[in-house]
Amino acid sequence: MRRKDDLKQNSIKKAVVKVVLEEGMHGASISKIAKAAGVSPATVYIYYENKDVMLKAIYHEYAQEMFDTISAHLSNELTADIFIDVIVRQSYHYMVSHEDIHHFVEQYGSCPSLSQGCIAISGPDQLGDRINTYKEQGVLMNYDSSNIWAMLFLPVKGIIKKTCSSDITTDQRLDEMIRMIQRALIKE
Amino acid sequence: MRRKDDLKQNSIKKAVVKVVLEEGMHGASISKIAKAAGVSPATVYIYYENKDVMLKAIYHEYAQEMFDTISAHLSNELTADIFIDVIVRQSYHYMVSHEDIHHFVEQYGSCPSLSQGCIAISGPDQLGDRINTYKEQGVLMNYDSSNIWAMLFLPVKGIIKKTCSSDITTDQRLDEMIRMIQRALIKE
Amino acid sequence: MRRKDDLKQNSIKKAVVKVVLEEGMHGASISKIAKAAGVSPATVYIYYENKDVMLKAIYHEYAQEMFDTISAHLSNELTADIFIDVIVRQSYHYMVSHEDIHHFVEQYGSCPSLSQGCIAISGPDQLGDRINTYKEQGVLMNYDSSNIWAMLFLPVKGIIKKTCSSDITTDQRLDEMIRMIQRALIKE
Amino acid sequence: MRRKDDLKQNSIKKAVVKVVLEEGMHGASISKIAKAAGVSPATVYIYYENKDVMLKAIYHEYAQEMFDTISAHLSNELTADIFIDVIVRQSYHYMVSHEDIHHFVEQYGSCPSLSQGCIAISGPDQLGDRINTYKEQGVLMNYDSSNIWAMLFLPVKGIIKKTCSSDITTDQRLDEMIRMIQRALIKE
DNA sequence: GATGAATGAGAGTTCATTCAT
DNA sequence: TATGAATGAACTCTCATTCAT
Repeated sequence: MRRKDDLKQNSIKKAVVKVVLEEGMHGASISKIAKAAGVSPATVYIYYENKDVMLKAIYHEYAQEMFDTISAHLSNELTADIFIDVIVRQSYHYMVSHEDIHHFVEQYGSCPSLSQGCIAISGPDQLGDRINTYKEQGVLMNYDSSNIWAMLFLPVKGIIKKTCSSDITTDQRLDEMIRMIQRALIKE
Repeated sequence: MRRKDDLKQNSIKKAVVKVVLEEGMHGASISKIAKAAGVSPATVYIYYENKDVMLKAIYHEYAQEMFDTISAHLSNELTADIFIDVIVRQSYHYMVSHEDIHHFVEQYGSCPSLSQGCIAISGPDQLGDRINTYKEQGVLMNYDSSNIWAMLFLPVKGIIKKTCSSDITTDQRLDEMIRMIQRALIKE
Repeated sequence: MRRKDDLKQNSIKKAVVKVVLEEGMHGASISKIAKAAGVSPATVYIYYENKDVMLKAIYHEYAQEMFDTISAHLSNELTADIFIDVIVRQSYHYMVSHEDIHHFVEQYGSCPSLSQGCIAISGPDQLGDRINTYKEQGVLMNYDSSNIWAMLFLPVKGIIKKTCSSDITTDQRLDEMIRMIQRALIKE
Repeated sequence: MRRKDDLKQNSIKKAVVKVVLEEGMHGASISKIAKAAGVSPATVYIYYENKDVMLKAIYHEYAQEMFDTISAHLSNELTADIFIDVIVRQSYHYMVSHEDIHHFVEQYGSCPSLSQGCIAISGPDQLGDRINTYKEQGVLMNYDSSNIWAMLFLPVKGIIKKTCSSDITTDQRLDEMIRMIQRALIKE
C-alpha cells in the first residue's frame, strides 16, 4: 500500500494558508484547498477528519510555530529593554516575512468557533515566568500579566495594517513602537 | 439613505449584527439574516445591491457610529491624561455594551475583502488634529500619529478576550491599562 | 411572488415513487428524483425539510391512501366471509394496479429508519372494531387481533412475488388464497 | 468456496449482517463493513468481485442456512399437524434468535436488485415433495403449492413486527398462529 | 415595494473501487 | 495475500440571487 505521505499533508497545510490569504477564511473551500494542494478533495479527508478539525489542527501548529520562532530569540540573560525589543521586533518580523501564516492565524483566532479558552500552545508559561522575574527584580512595572501581554503583542499589529498616511517608514515606526512599549512597561 | 422611519432597513441591519454574532461571519447567510429581520430574502435586495455591498455599508455605518460614540465624550478642554482615559475607557465601554456591533465590525474589518485603503470614516481627522495639538503643546510624546493611534485603540482589545487566568477584575485591568498607555504616550 | 404549486409537489411525489420502483430505495437520490420530477434538486427542499422527512411524509400519505382505498369497499352489512374476501381481494387489486405505490410503501416500511411504533394511519381502529364485532357475534374465531390482521394482509403478498412455477393463474391463486384465509378465520 | 478455516471471509460475512442490522442496507458501506470486520476495504475485494456480488453471495448463503436450519427439524415421519408446527415455530425461532441474519435476508430480499427469478436455494424441492405427499394422502387441502408456501412462511412475520397493542404474549401469539395455519391447511 | 418560489452553483462529505507497496 | 492511501463520482444540502405575482 501507499504510505501516508508527509509531503502531501504538508502541501495541504500550505494550500490552506495560501487559499485563506487569497480568498479569506470565508472563501477557503475544501475543493479550492485541494486544487491548490494538487490532490483530490477526498484526499483531504484522509489526513483530517473534517474541515473544522483540519483548520484547528493547522492553526495550532502554526500558532505554536509562530510563538516558538519568536521566543527562540529570547534568553534569560537579556535585560528587560532588550527582552521587549526582541519580542516586538521578532513579532513584527515574523508577521511580514510569513505574511500568509500570520494572516491565517490571525483570521482563525478571530473566528468565534475556535480560540475558546486558553491559547493552548506551550511556551507562554516560560515567557510568563520571565515577565514575573523582571517584575520581582523591579525593572518591569508591576502590571497584570495579561495587560503586559497585550502591550507586548497587540500594538505592533497596527504597523502591519496599511494606513493611509504615515510620515515615516515602517522600520522607523517599529523602532518607535518598541520605545513606546518600553516606556510603558519599564520602570524609569 | 438612512431614513429613520424605515423600520425594515433598520431591522435588517440589526439582524446582520445579530446573526454574525451568533453564527459568525461565515454562517451569516442572506436567508438567515432575512428570517432574523422578519423579511423575505428578496426584500434585502431592495435595500442593498448584493451581499457584499450590504455588509460593506453596514460595516461603514456601524464603524462610524462606534467612532462617533467614543469621540462624543471628547472635548477640546481635556488634558492629555483625560483625553487618553476617555478614549480607552469609552472604547472598552462600547465593546462590552455593544458586543454584537463590536463583534461585527471586528470580524468584518479582519476580512481581506474590505478594509483595503483607509478606514474611510469621518472624524479621525479631528482626533488627529487634537493629537497634533497635544504634541505641539509638548504634553504628548512626539510619536508618529499612526503609532499613537495603535497604542490608543489596540491594547484595550486584549481585555475583551477572555484569557485563562488573570488575578484582577476586568475593571481593574482597564484602569491599569489606561495608566500604561498614559505612561507610554505622555511626557513625564 | 410565485405561489407554491400543488402540481409541483405532486410531481415530486410521483417521481419519488417512480424512482424507488426503478432504482430501489437505495438508489433514489434527490437529484434523480428532481430530474424525474422536472425540477431542480434545490426545489425539493422548498417542499420538504430534508430527504428523510420527504420520504416519511410521502410514505404516510400513500400508506393512508392505500388503506383508505382498500377499506372504501367495506361496509357494516357485510358477512364475515365477504368481509375477508373484500379485504384480501382489494389488497391484491391495489398491489397490482398501483405497483409503484405498493412497492414504495413496502420498501419504506421494511427499512429500519421508519415504521417504528404504530402505523399511525387512521382507520385501522374502525377495522379493528369490525373484527371485534364479528368475534362477538361468534362468526369469527376468537383469535388475537394482531394475528387476524397478519392473516388478512400478509399471505396475499405471496401472490405478488413471482415464483418460479405455479400451475394456476394468479387470479385463481387469489380466489384460493381467500378461501384459505376464510377457512383459517371463520367458525365452521 | 466456503473454507471454514478462512477466518477473514467469515468475519466479513458477520460484519455485513451486523452493519446492515445497525445501519440499514442503505448505510452499509464497504468501509464500514471492512472496519467492523477488522480488515482493509481492499481486502474485501480479494474475496468478492464487487459489492453487489458480495451482498448476493452472502444473501444466498444465509438464506440457504436459514432454510436448512428450519428444515433440519423436519422428518418424513411427522404428521401434517406437526409438520406445520415445526415449520412455523422454527421459522419464528430462527427469526428471533438470529435477528441480524433474518434482518439482512429480509432486507436484501425486498430489494429490486436481487431476488429476481427463483429463490435459487436448494431444499424447497424436498419440502415441496413433502407437501405433495400430504396432499396425496388427503390430510392437506389440495391448495396450490405456492399458496401453501405463502401461508407457511408469511403470516408468522407479523408476530415479529412490534405492533402497538396485543393482549397476549408473543409465545401465545405464535401458538395461536400455528393453530390458525393448521386450520387453514389441514382437512378437518 | 414586497414577497416566497425557484434555481445553478457550489458547499462539505462519503462512496465503491483501484493502486502501489 | 493484504494493506491503507488515493480518487472521481455522487451524495445531501445551502447559497446568493432572480423571477413572477
